[in-house]
Amino acid sequence: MDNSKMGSGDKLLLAALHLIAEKGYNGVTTLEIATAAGLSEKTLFRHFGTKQKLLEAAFDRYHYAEEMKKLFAEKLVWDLEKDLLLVSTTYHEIMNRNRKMIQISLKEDEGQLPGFRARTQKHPQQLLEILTNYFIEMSHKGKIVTSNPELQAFSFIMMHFGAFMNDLDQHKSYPGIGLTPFVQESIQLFARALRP
Amino acid sequence: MDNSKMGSGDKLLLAALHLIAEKGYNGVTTLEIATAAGLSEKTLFRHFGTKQKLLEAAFDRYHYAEEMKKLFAEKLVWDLEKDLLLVSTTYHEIMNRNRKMIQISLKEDEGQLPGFRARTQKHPQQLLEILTNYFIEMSHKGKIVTSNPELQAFSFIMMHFGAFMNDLDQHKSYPGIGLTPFVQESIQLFARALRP
DNA sequence: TATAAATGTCAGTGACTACTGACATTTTGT
DNA sequence: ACAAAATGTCAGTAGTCACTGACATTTATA
Repeated sequence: MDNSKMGSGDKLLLAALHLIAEKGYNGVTTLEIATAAGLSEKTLFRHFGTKQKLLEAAFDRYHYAEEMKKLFAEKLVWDLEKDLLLVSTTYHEIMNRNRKMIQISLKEDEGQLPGFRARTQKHPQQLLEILTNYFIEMSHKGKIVTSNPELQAFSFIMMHFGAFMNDLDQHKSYPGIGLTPFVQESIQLFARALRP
Repeated sequence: MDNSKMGSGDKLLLAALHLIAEKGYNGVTTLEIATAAGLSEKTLFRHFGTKQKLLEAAFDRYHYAEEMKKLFAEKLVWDLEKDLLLVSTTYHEIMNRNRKMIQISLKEDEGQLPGFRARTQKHPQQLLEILTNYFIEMSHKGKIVTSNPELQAFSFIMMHFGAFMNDLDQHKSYPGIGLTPFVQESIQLFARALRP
């Protein structure tokens, strides 16, 4: 979080990201963003031309787009509890890295951010495929019983998506429940539900 | 949805609700709202004075604040699958009734809507209590095994919260997965995980 | 039909805001 | 130390938007 040695462009992008995630695109002025970045408004426009292009640049710069598939192909060990832990933690890691992006795409409607939503939805979709196939494979190996692997994978993801959304921003509906014990519980639940 | 015989005030409130939920408070103009309601901008201001007060009035008018507790006290039959179905469907019903409200409180930051968020969070908190106590009671009756009832209740709710959020608006990350089969699956999962 | 209440029209005001140009100042690389 | 690049200052423009006042028109009601 040391801004001092960052380039002006990056300072502006970060400030824009934070402020827009917090107050929405229309809720922040270019002056606010520039001031938060410790720069003049003029510099903002010299770098990015328009407010729109600033947002787009921030998105391009700070959206983590690594492929999840490779990440799992090598790490799965075909032990249900270990693998579900890997999936959960990886999921929350990626979602947290993209936290600001997700906040923004939640607040703004599609018109203003072309292709924005498509990109924030890439990971969840990948994850569903991976987890579904994992359940099928585990079923073949006789390590779990599964009637509808896709729905079960979906349920698992929705659980963590819900928990992530609940954590997002300040508006926590359920204070006092930490993420780590929840992850543990979710895994135990599925382990028990799927045991042969 | 027949606007023709509604009073002007209600027409404006509904239009405001829809538009603000869609485009955010700062993304809609008072002229847009009035036009959508089939009325003049002047009428809007004559009724509500300011744009802020319009939003507040819309919130007061269309936020469903029934108590969940009574709703369940009478209906629970102490059969896990039946009761979980009741809980799920009731949850989705209430969330869907408050859909627009939830969309708005997601888009706007707390500063603009005092006490807004507190009210949208009332239901979820009530539900957690109810479900936790239900699990404890069911455990006493020997009908389920439960190690950590609050975390399990939380997990169940997060699952449905996630599914609801995923359904919200247009930005469905997982098309092709219906809500009803998901509800069924979620119940079966918990039934299997909690069976003695 | 007479009267009052609700709504419309229209022109306008003041505040805000994205964005620009001209010019001065600072920072950086060599 | 020098030139070039980056940044700041400041005044200003054009557009938008919440909100108002004066007056006309419609609608409801008795």
